Amino acid sequence: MLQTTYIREHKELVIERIKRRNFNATDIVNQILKKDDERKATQQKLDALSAEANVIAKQIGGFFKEGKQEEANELKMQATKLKGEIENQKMFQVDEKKDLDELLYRLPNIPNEIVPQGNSDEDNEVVFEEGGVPSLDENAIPHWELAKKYDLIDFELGVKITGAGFPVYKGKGAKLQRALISFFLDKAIEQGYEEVIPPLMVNESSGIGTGQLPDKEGQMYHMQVDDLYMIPTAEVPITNMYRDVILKESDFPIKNVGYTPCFRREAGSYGSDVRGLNRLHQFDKVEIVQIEHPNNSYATLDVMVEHVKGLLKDLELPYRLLKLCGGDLSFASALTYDLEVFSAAQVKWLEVSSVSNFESFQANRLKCRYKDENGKTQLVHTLNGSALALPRILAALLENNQTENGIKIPEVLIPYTGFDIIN
RNA sequence: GGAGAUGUGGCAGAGUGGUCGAAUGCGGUAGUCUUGAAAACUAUUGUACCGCAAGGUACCGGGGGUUCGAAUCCCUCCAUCUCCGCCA
Repeated sequence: MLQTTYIREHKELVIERIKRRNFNATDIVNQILKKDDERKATQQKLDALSAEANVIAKQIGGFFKEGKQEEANELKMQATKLKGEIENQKMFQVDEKKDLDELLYRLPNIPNEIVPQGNSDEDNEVVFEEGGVPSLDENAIPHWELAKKYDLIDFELGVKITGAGFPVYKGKGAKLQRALISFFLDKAIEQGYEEVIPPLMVNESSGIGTGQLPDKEGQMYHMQVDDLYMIPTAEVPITNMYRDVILKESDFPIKNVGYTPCFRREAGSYGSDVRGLNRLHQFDKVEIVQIEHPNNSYATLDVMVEHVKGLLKDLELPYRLLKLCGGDLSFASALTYDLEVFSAAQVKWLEVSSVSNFESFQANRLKCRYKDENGKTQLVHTLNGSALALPRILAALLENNQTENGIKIPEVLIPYTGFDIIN
């Protein structure tokens, strides 16, 4: 969420910039400022009353020591009266804080100045494209058929065990999956990321910390008995490692990489988008996360994008890089680049990575700060990106590399798979 | 799952109803001294909110309660440790 003081000081900019999301923030911003004024007034009243009560309480203590019962009792009556008022103000304060938070939760992040105006994914800007689109022969088939043909993934078996969207990877399919995970992790570690294996379930505070709660509750699997949520992405547990932490400037940059399965309910998804590996309830992903000094976060974003580009190049997949327009930008992001690979048999681009700078939007909720050179605490910038999401990579690999003799494994993966063809 | 113990500032560790945001030690920072360093000495050293400021308010695992007043008493949740049980 945005900081109230920032909104107050840059009201027009906030409203103007958020318009790029096709979101009119005028109302919310005004309500926020009004509610914050109320909150401040209450705070002042409460502080004054508390100060008074503290003085009286001390006086009573003094009187008791001196044995002046009567004076003490008289003051006690005053104090009791004050106490009532304090309770009232406290209740106001709690309500106002809650109202204010609810308003702040509804206000999306301010897009970076280079984010283009736009309504949907059709308005995203292609900034880079590499690798020729392969032309497959007319017998080429989509990955869900390839998976069946070579017995790599069993979707029906997953349905039996759990339900739709929980595939079973088998044999060379499983090995290939594991090879990709190891390859992605190794490449990130080469770049100085520290590997972590985080919990796959998180508590409510973590969900709030990275912004999945309270809004996107319906997208996560919720274990009600223990009040825990299955992670929709490793971003949640990894970023929350830095919740309520005050860093030193010398700690920057913090770089973590983690492989985890991800669990998403995907309520409301339908149609051909969900076919095969295109959209799953459980899928594997290697995630990179960086905590940066605000001055460096955009340079770091570029480095992260380059890292992901490198992975796709290594895998010899045709890809393109998109700068998301305001309408397609996620709620918490200030700037997001998507990477898509071309799936030759489906003849469409598949999103395989999303790399974002959240600036201080997440940090504000997380309370992740650092001490600047003046010893003042400031919010950090958080960034993350998929490097990479497995299923669609697998889909593209299977489809693009199919030949009469089988599916060719890219050079870089052979040391990990131990085979160079699936047939 | 059962029984018991514990939870205080970066760390260690006092504090069992009032003058405690909290002794003391270590650590950190700045300075004095020194050719330099160490030692010693001096000062400083949590977070958030309100306020132009002076200053005020809140926070002693989380939440709630008792009281004029809570780190201290009560309830509850969480975590850690010890013992027992179960178990990959």
